[in-house]
Amino acid sequence: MAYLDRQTATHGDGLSESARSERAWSEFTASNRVKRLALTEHEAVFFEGDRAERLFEITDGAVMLYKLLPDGRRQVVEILGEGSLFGLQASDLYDCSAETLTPVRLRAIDRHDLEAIPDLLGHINQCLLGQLQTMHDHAVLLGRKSAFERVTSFLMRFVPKRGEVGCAGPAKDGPDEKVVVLAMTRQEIADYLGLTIETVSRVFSDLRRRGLIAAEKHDRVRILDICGLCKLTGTH
Amino acid sequence: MAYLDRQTATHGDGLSESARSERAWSEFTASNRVKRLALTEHEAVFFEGDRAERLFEITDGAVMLYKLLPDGRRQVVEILGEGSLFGLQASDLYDCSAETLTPVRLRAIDRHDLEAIPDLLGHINQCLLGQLQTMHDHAVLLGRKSAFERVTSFLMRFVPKRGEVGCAGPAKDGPDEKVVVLAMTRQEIADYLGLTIETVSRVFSDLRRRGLIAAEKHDRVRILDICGLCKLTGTH
DNA sequence: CGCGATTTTGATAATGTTCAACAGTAGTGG
DNA sequence: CCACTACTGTTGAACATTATCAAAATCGCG
Repeated sequence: MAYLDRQTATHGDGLSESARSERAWSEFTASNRVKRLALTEHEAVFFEGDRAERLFEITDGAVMLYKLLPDGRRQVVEILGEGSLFGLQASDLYDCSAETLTPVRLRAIDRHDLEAIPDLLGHINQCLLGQLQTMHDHAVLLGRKSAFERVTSFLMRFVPKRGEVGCAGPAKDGPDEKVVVLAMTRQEIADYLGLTIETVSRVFSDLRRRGLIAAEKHDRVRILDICGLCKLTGTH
Repeated sequence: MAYLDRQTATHGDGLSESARSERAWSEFTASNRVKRLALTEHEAVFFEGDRAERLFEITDGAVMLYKLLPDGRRQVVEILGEGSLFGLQASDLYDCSAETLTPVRLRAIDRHDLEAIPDLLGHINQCLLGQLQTMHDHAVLLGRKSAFERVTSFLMRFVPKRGEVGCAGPAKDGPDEKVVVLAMTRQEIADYLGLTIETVSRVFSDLRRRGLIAAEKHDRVRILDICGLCKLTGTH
């Protein structure tokens, strides 16, 4: 199952993105200009400022992109799951660093080889549009949402088909639950949400006290009332 | 002169973007499937949720994209200048609203006509990459910067060639000045920076007291010490 | 000049941060 | 298996920054 169901589900126009991607990459894979690599969790893929010679597609797992300020403040700018592209730049240097969150399998391709395969362009476009739209939502979160809304919005990311435009609501029968694997430390979550670890921790505790979530492990949460959580995101 | 020099200057790989754009649009313009429109300031181009049937390129002027939360909170997610594209969506609805900041000239094209002109794809890609990179920087601003850093970063956006990687520094002779036209109300600036109008106003006043800027008009500022301002952005 | 709108300034309140202590968890080695 | 350690996460109290509310000042314009 994809790390971020929502992320990969957003773009859709008839043909599924993964199918489009496969078709686009196929001739490439054959030409063995595509390198495959496997990384464990919390491994760096590249650093901000490195020469951007390759771009990557996530075959499996999750990757975060982050930027650092000179005094050490960090902002995680994107969290990417299966099917997402990263490392493609407008300039010739990476504008942010990339690090795995989980064990990850990647396909890498030299940026110069890109021009040879115009087929990929459409797929890349679709990917970038999805990422841009996600960034818009994230800007709203960072610029206008409270700590509570940020954390609950973050949790709702992991619940596919809920909190979207035409949300079906909870199933009539049975509880409105889901177990969610965050695969991120408190520090990473805080840096993604523009908060401190303490604030993130406090919100989690509060949600637990209110009976909206239950802790399975530190990075594993059981959401007990998806609808209730959704109402706290500020989006609805 | 472009509204946002920085914005349009970022992407560059040999051929200038405006030249690439011209070439890409040329056959299109001829086919008169391109509609041109001119708008005055503070006119809506489209609203979030409208069917995304057309995309736009800014020939001249500036446009902002924003999103609203149901309780009325607003986040301006992008500010776009000459040469920028907007209105292209992954899904079939606009994910945010678009409004002009200045008088604007646009080229509009039906999204279905896009597929007919693969030439445009490369240009669109380059545009999207630039926008995504700008969003990364903006996420850092929203997630990790203080009110002071946000406002000073905002002002530095309008000073081309300064505050970049290889900043030349001030010219040896003469003052390190520049008059900047914001073309935005305090409310718009606040909504872009994730602050309130009062906080924005206070920071401006403080910068004035410190002798870093001088007010020409409300939306017109003379930066008196570009280097000094740059040091307050948190980026350097 | 005078009206309405925007901006600025001031006082107070709220939210989130910081700093510090404590608790839980996993990993290591006797 | 348990004690020890290091790390991550939690909780509390004081503090800082920014928001909120209210009022005054300024600007644009007829």
